[in-house]
Amino acid sequence: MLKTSTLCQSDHHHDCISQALESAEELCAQRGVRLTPLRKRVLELVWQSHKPLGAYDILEMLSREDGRRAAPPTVYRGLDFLLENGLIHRLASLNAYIGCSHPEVAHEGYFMICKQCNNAYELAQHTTIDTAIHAEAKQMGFVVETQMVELLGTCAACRECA
Amino acid sequence: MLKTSTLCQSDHHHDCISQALESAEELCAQRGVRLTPLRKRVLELVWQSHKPLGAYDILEMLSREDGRRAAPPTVYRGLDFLLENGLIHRLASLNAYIGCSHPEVAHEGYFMICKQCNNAYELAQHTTIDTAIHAEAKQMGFVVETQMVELLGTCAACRECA
DNA sequence: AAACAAAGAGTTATATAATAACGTCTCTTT
DNA sequence: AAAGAGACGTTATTATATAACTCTTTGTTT
Repeated sequence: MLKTSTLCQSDHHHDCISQALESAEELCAQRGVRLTPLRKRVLELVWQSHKPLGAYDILEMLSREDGRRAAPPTVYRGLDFLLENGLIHRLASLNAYIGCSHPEVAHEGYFMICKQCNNAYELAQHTTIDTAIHAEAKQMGFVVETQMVELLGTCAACRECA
Repeated sequence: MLKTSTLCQSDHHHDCISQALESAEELCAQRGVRLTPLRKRVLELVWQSHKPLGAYDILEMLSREDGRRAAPPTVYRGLDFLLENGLIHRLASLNAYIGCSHPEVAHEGYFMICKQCNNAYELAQHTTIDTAIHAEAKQMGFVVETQMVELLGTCAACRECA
């Protein structure tokens, strides 16, 4: 099947979404937790953009789909479930949520967030950053439970366009 | 002068506060910006605890001092000024603010935040973390402008007490 | 199948964090 | 004195998140 360059990205997105939903189904089944229609829909909405989405953005999309006005707890419950199961990450610097690229393994999300295009790139784990953080923590006698590493700047693509 | 162990910490705090205020005065003078009474008071309040403070906590303290009710912009203007001049840091994971230990040099704040005692420890700069982050970023062609590194866990002191 | 318990989700209200917009006062510069 | 800038007071509003209560669905026990 031929793809034009303009279609390429939406196809890429489409693949991302369906893959993400599929593995979410699998993971939830394995863990014995329920990926209900609402939770699945929230996950799908989050994945429809590679850009971090605010809870109220998701709320609006849900409301439009349904015709009626959804209330905040509806979305936050969905997000909480997805966060607990590692299917999405929360970006504290943006108060926004983004799909997790490898939810199979529990991990902290390290992100590079482009100020221009708003895309958030999740770094792979077991990087030198992780090692460095734990070395520093050990030196201070600090036991790390949760990490927040968010780098704001300009991505390669946006720098080329400039 | 003798110090009991219970007094020790408040004396330590007192030193921190006066040192911080003094160097803030100097820095502002050097830079030709005004450390007005309000700004100085906000900085003092932030320094009175080694724990991160929320904007509305500061607002309450200000209100009590003055007798009358202060409004949010009052505090946020103070905080914005102090942030711009590197005199405090903002902790995105807590929506809270904390005094900067070395405001002479512009830098990103790396923090370890203890869940038990709520203290936030700022790491020194030019650490391996910084190097690791820039190496990763370079590899991705990403230019980092702002960093947020906040580690939640348990500090050495709290682990000993447990 | 009936009864029960627990999870999920709707709904209303509220808490928490931050900003917008406008007015006033004071100081400096002209 | 008039004009402009900076700092701050004040009112209102926006943005983000949670509490508390209800009802329904689902799954389990009897």
